[in-house]
Amino acid sequence: MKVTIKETISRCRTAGLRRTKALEELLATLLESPRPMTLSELASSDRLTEQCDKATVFRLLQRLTEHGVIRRLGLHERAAYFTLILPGKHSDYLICTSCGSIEPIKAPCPVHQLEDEIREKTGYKNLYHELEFFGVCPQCA
Amino acid sequence: MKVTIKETISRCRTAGLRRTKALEELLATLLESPRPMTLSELASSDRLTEQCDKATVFRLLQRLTEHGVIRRLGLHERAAYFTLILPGKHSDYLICTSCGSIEPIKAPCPVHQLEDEIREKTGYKNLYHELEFFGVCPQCA
DNA sequence: GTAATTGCAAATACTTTGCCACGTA
DNA sequence: TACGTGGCAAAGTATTTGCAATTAC
Repeated sequence: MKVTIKETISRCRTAGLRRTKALEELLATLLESPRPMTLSELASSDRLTEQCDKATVFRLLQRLTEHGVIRRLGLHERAAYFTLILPGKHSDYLICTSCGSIEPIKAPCPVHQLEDEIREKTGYKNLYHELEFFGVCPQCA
Repeated sequence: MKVTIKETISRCRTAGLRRTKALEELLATLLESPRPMTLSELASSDRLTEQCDKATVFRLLQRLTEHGVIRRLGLHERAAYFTLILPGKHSDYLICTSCGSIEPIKAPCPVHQLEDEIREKTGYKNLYHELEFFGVCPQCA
């Protein structure tokens, strides 16, 4: 069953957000998108470009993220991280969304098999993955 | 067995890079770091802050990434992505590092069990994960 | 009516580039 | 010597905030 705009808006209302045109169009855009979108993409999308300012989209995204309606992928500390590639070694990370601490995960990575399948099925070259777990660490909680 | 600075430098030499003080200090810093570091962290780290300019660190990171000595995590298109959280649905992504295309992966996510283990063992709250596969898509290759 | 939301403009933050000097091979 | 590399300064791109005006409830 497909998630409707109506349902999604009502989740927002429950969270205490006001029902504005900008909110509706933003949610509709994200619902229709098969993939995650950036702030810029959203702000310049058909539905939103005429509708509202980029700052508004930014603040909406911010609020929706806080209320757990949407999720921000990839960049959590606004800067890219670099790590040495150690031959034969691979690390996944556990990151605290509150204090920003990052620690490598010791457990064996469960993704390699899927990675092999993807390599075969899609024909992508130089395939690798990133796996990050996010949550609030005991100190912050 | 621990990876040494010597080995790492020699990987760089093989890749055609020159052995400079800045390169050595950058590699040493990354080798000593238990976790990935940002450009700013690196540029202002003990070993590098006196050693060289931020632009130099940037260009070193760029070269090392091109030559496969280090990897850039998280932000690949320099902007954060947003996606709706659909209850009961979770998606992992396959991203082309060349053209930037993003597509959801249909296969079942192999990470949930590990996620449960981490939740129990570490006591992190609101745990979730992001899994992304990066590679060069057939069109770009 | 009141507090949340918005637009516009300006401020930050982080990244990236130009240009010339310098150092490694 | 030649070309990769470095420093400094400036430009580029994305995010974030201040404040007054507006709008949902």
